[in-house]
Amino acid sequence: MTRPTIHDVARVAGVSLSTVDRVLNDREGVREKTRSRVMSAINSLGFERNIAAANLSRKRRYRLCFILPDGQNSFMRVLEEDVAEEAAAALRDFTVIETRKVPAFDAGALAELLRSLDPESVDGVAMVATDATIVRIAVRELRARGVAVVTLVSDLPGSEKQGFVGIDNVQAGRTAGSLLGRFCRGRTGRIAMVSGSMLLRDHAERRLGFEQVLRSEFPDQTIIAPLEGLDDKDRVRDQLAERLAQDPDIVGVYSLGAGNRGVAEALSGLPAGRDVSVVVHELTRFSREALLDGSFDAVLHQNSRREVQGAIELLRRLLDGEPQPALSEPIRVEIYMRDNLP
Amino acid sequence: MTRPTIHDVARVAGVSLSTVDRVLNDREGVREKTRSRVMSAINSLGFERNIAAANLSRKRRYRLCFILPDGQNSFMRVLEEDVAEEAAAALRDFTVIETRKVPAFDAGALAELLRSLDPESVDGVAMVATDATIVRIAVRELRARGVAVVTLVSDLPGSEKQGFVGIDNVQAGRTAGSLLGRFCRGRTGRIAMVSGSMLLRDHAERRLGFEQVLRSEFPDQTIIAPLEGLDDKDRVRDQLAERLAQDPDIVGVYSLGAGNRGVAEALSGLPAGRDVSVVVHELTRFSREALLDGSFDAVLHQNSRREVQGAIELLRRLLDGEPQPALSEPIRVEIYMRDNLP
DNA sequence: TTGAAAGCGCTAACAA
DNA sequence: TTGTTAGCGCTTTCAA
Repeated sequence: MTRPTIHDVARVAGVSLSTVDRVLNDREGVREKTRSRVMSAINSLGFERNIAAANLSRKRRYRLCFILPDGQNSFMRVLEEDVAEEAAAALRDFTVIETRKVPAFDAGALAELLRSLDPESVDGVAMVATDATIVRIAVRELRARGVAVVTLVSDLPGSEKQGFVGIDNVQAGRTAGSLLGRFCRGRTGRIAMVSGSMLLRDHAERRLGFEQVLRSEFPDQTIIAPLEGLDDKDRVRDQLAERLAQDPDIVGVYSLGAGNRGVAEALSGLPAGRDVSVVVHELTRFSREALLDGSFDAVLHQNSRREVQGAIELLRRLLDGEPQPALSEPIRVEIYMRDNLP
Repeated sequence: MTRPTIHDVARVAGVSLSTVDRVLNDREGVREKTRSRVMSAINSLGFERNIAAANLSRKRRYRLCFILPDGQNSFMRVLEEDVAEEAAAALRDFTVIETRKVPAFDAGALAELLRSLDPESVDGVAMVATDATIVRIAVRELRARGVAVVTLVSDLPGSEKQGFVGIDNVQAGRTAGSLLGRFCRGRTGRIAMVSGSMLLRDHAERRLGFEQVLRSEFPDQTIIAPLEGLDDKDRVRDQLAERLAQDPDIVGVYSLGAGNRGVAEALSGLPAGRDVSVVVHELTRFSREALLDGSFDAVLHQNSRREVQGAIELLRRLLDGEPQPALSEPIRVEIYMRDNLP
């Protein structure tokens, strides 16, 4: 009933504790014969090392740096809070987390920050990436200096990052299409899309998925060219309100970036009889209220808390030397409606 | 940068390690004056005890027992697998998990099993409850013997269980109503409900939530009296097929229990032009396929793996002496459609 | 009412 | 190439 320890392994193999330790940690200087003796002792006893004891002994500390975009985007501010809370919790696991902010969508600033990172004080980095070559280069240099790097929420394909923690945005767009298509069934007309900017990778991917599904599954609906609201509430409101007024056949709206307030305001100006189904992204205080009062029909969400936890987990496992760590469970595209709000 | 330890606390308070330990663990035999001296040292240093080290030292072991219903219900069989897998993982945290099965819906058998549990060999119990007074009494007795008890998936309100890990089934029903109502908009008609048995608490709650939403938000739709398929595929198929044939106005089906195969088979017999929207419960290999091929429109799901993890976490915290531990995150009613399948 | 010392399972010098 | 020994932060005898 009591688990075997390295003492047991050492006894059975007829060697000392240090030799067992060497074998366990793949250290140099063990004869092949000895190693196999130890290995068979391990197997026959079913030994599994006690990680807590190992960490206690080794006084391992993980120093992580989270890099987030600055600015008003409320999803990012929630993410920042999540990082702060998880940082407090992570302290108990000997993990120290520092948060740095860079101007949003400023690849130069991000690259510069990455370049300034000192491996003497940082073991691993989790970053919300801005998609640019200069950032890829900075990532490569950082890796060369021995720092682990993963991307968070927004990926950097083609870089030397060792992992990505976030949702599949094409899938998110497809899900939005699937929902909105069904919601608008029986009311053939036009569907409006509101994006931040098609220059953003995430937004482009969501649009792609959305159009795929709508075209193939709900061909009766017409998609109109996306409005680019630059994630700015007022711009989104003005553009969408104008479009809704011009085009009485719009029966559905998919907002795939920030600017939910603008969407809600534009809709609130509609005449009483007009019925428009709405799907947006990110569950916040605001979108939650909008679900409850019926302004929005569904909200697609990514669990930013779990994303932060995932990034921490991934970095720790990279630093522990695991070659290709993967998240135990992927981050999912969650669907919220008024009635399954958490 | 390095965390304070009990050594630091002892030094600052001018006492020995054992005294600090006594204060930390609320043990007898410390003068009030000494205790307060230690407390202020703890506070001024911001000391937080290293739980891993404490557990290592005390060689704590948690012996848990999971009680699940026996039988063919595929959700329960998945749950059983999850328990087995988490049990293997929990071993590393000094947690030994034993699984016991009792005949489904047999309150007497469950109560008897609870009564047979020996506090000498079990510290905590997680059970899928059957709702009956005899079970409540057995729970009280078990608690009196010093065993921690939580309910899993199916709750036992009014008992002395110390927690519940599962979804809110009224909320699940409401969510189904909200989805199906929207899916069927523009096709006013009748909505059929398929349940296992209205004697089951979970099913009754789901029905309640479903009807609430449909009546208040989609009053044009008529709900027909629920079919009781007893979670049996063939029964479900026959009953539903007959109903669909009789009533060409049925535009939506909500299946709130097991028997998804029966639902799919009944639907597959429908003439080509007929369009029925379908919402069911529990994501399995089968319901997944049905989403992909379009037979089902949405599947409501509870993450049984996380439920098991939650129950383990809750029990451990109860055994650690936390008075009212709560799950860090509630178990959610998840919505899956073809495009956000994990 | 307090303290000293041994030890939990593992790692990391240092010696041999 | 292998072994000895002193901790990591905390708990737990046993003595004082």
